[in-house]
Amino acid sequence: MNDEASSSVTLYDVSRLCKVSIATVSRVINNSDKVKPDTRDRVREAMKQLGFRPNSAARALAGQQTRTMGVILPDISSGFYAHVLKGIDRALAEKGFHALTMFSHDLEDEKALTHRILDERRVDALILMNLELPDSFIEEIAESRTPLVLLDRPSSIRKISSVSINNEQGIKNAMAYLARECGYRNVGVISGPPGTYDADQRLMACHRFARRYGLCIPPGFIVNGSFDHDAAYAVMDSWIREGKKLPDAMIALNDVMAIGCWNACRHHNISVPEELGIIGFDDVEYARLLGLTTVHVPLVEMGIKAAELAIAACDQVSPARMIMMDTELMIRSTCRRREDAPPARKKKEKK
Amino acid sequence: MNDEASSSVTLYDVSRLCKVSIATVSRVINNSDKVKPDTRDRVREAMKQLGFRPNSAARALAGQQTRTMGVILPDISSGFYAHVLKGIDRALAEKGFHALTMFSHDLEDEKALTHRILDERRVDALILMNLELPDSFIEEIAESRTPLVLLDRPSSIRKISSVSINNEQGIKNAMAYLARECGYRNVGVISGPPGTYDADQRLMACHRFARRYGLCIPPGFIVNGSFDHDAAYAVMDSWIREGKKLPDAMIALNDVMAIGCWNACRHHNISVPEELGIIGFDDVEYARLLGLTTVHVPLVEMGIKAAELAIAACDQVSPARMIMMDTELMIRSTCRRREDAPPARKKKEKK
DNA sequence: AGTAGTAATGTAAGCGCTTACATTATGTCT
DNA sequence: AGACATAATGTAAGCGCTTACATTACTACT
Repeated sequence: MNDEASSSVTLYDVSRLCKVSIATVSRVINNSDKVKPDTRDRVREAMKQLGFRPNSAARALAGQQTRTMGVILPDISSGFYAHVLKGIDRALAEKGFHALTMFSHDLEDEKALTHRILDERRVDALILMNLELPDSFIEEIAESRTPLVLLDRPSSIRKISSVSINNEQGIKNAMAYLARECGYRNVGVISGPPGTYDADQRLMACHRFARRYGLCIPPGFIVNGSFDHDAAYAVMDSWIREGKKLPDAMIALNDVMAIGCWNACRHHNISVPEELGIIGFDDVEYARLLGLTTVHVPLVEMGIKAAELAIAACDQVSPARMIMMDTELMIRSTCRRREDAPPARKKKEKK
Repeated sequence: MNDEASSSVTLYDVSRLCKVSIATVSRVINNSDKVKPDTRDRVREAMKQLGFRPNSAARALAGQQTRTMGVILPDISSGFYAHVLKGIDRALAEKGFHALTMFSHDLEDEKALTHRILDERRVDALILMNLELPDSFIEEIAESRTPLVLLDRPSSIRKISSVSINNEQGIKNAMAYLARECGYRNVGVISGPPGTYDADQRLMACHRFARRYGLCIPPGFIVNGSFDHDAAYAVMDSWIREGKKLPDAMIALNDVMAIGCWNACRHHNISVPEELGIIGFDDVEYARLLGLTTVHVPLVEMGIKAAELAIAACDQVSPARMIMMDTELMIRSTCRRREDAPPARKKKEKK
């Protein structure tokens, strides 16, 4: 295998070795068209012998496709995106595609990046994951010939596919669990920054399903965090200091804030889940380690779906699709049935 | 700006618009050579007007460089790699490069990926981060014309640059802290899988500096974890169950295992740091949230360095370099000065 | 055997750039 | 003003592929 060191072996070399035209070799590379099985094998053999690999730039130039997908993520270097990226990469690799990964610092940066990538024809499709991208921008680049897939941000634009989290379903399950299985009567909510897609959706769902399941959200116990640990800690801490009567449980709209709550409780010797139940959202890596009850978001699977949509979109023919991923409630140790609770309805206690 | 929608504007279009040859336009793109400032500006203007962006495939084909770096990471989709990747991307973006990111499932997969990327001439250089890559393989691909940068795995091969963690220094500081500031007398060690570069290095350093600082590692209290939470938990759990007399502190050779230890303690109501000190290594995202005392590894900076080395390596002339990154001790709340300890030497207690 | 019809292969024209080399414009010196 | 060096620009040959179209090799008929 691989006689020639690693200098460029070209189509032409292969064609000479087995005395066919470069067109034929090209055909067997793209294992398309009809090449006589006999010649095909001969060519394959020669390619192997010479260690031939098609030059990707030449293919891109001549064939108008790069077999590369652009992936633009916001600059939050967390495990969250790593998981999505892993899913994307896995699905791409399976189809012989690659991921050109970029992290954006801010919105302007992201826009510039996007335009550049698009104009330079570096990619066959683009996967964008940024909740804050304004519609106007999305519409603008939707004009481009390059197909787009939006992650965690459904779009109303027809041409654009998207993969997002079924926040409603996630909150619904969480609320149902808190009410029915744990017998909680009232829950506090720590939300994310208003205006963020996920935060707004989850918060709305909280209201809706709290009502549906007969949970009360006491006024004053619904606050906006900023999706980060310290803000949530501060809120919880101040409530405790002020001696407010806490609700039965807190639902934090992401795990980091849930842990912020929890840490504040720990600091004040409020025991979880005995005195206060805590439930998060996302199921980040360490949620399992800590035993945080939370709503699992299938990040890897979202990545896979996004990549599949992106690949499909390259055909131009397949219509855009909007996919919504269901979440899964991860019952761990930060919520527990209250002794004074009325008997659970329907489902039995799990685990 | 940007008259033509987004269909391909080529060099030729620009050249026609301002009545120069394509060579001249090419020259201003590469802002090299001497172009009369006057024409340069005219061409720039025309490019802007037409919304011209050079086609990356064509440039790669004609110019033999892709301005893309390959980045291959093992499949551990953790925040760890996300941070490194962020650093890489940041440094690349600054120089107008891109990252082609790939996750490998296993060793064979990684080898195949590497070869493919190299042969297809998709990248100008390759950044590899995988502790388990055998030397033979590294040597093999070192033959390739594509420069290589190894992350977290120093190489003895001359042509190859590397960026790695100064494990020695990290452990040294940790040990010094445990001995001098905390006054611990004996510490247990939970190591990683033997044979892994980082695990071996850190373990050796533990022995060396325990001795140097007069710490005792009691026999039986040095075990191999597998760098994961559950194994560390199990070890700690069994020690406690068996009623063994625990050392003053445990040093876990990464944070996940430190948390495993900690969780086992929590489960058995052993208070940290009062009854047992715990120190980790890595400073993963949640170490700060939890208050774990640990050794900070500058992941983003490692990524930046790696990217810089990779870019430098493209010049062919600049020699390979080996960089070692110093760590920083993050004193948080899982270690504390023992009451019965002898007075601290040298440094005063921090914070 | 001759001929149409199809399967297999070959020919050659790009894809949009870079760049060595050729050519022309500009300035400098006697 | 003419000769020459130098700066600025133009010309054209690729880079290694894909692919429409042309050509040739088969097969199966009458």
